[in-house]
This record gives sequence, structure tokens and C-alpha cells, in this order.
Amino acid sequence: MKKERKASGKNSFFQSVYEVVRQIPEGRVTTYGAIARFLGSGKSARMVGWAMNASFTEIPPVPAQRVVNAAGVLSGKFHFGPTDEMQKLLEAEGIRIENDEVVDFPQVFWDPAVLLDEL
DNA sequence: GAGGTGACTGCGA
DNA sequence: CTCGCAGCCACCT
Repeated sequence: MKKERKASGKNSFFQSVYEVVRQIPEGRVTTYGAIARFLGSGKSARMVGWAMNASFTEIPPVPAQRVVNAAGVLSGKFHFGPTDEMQKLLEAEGIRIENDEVVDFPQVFWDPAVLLDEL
């Protein structure tokens, strides 16, 4: 019964997340809360994380490695696949990771509401 | 069809 | 300062 609720005219909240995440410039990272808040609900940060999980099935795949938690920690590195894959990707972009944590996090932090990539 | 989980965050004691 | 709880919404069993 009514199982086909897939993309019934309403692009999943996830799609919005993917769009934002894909807008993240290289060498920059953002947080779940920032995305969730940008979408309108700062409490739906969980959904953002869930969207990342589904991002692996999405194409093109979103740079989930650029999405970290409010502490700048690679909370989802375990889900990414290889435990160190996420870190390597970030390091490859010039982001320094230490103890699974983003160094100078506020410096590399990119807010979706601030499309100005100044600095 | 209903229940439980989840890559989070912010506030309260 | 540290620990705990409630809120949010979609996907999975």
C-alpha cells in the first residue's frame, strides 16, 4: 500500500543536504548543525547525518568527508568505509587532521549561509 | 502499519 | 566542569 512514496514531488530533505555539501569548497568543512540550521531546523542535525549515510547510494556521491560534527571531529569516519579514508581525503585537500579532529576547525569551517569564501 | 534507530546539537542539573 | 536528557525527521525491520 502506498509504498511508492519515493520522490513524490517532494525532493527529500536529503537532496537539499547533498546540494549544500557539494557546495563546500575544497579545503573547507562544515557541520551537521550548520547544514540543518541552513535548511531551517537546527534540531534536525540528525537527519543531516542520516542523509550522509544515504549519500553513498546517491550519485554523484557527496563529499561527506567535508562534513563533521560541531566539535570538528570526523564522527562519520567509521561509516565512510576504511577508518582512515575520510581523514586521508581531508588531508588531501589541505585540511590537517589530528586525533580524528580538524585542526584550525573554525578556520576551515565553511558555513552554507555564507557563500562568501573570502579569507 | 507501527516501532526503533541514527554520521547531532544545545541546554539543564 | 562533567554527565544526562529531549528534539528533530527519514529510513529500516
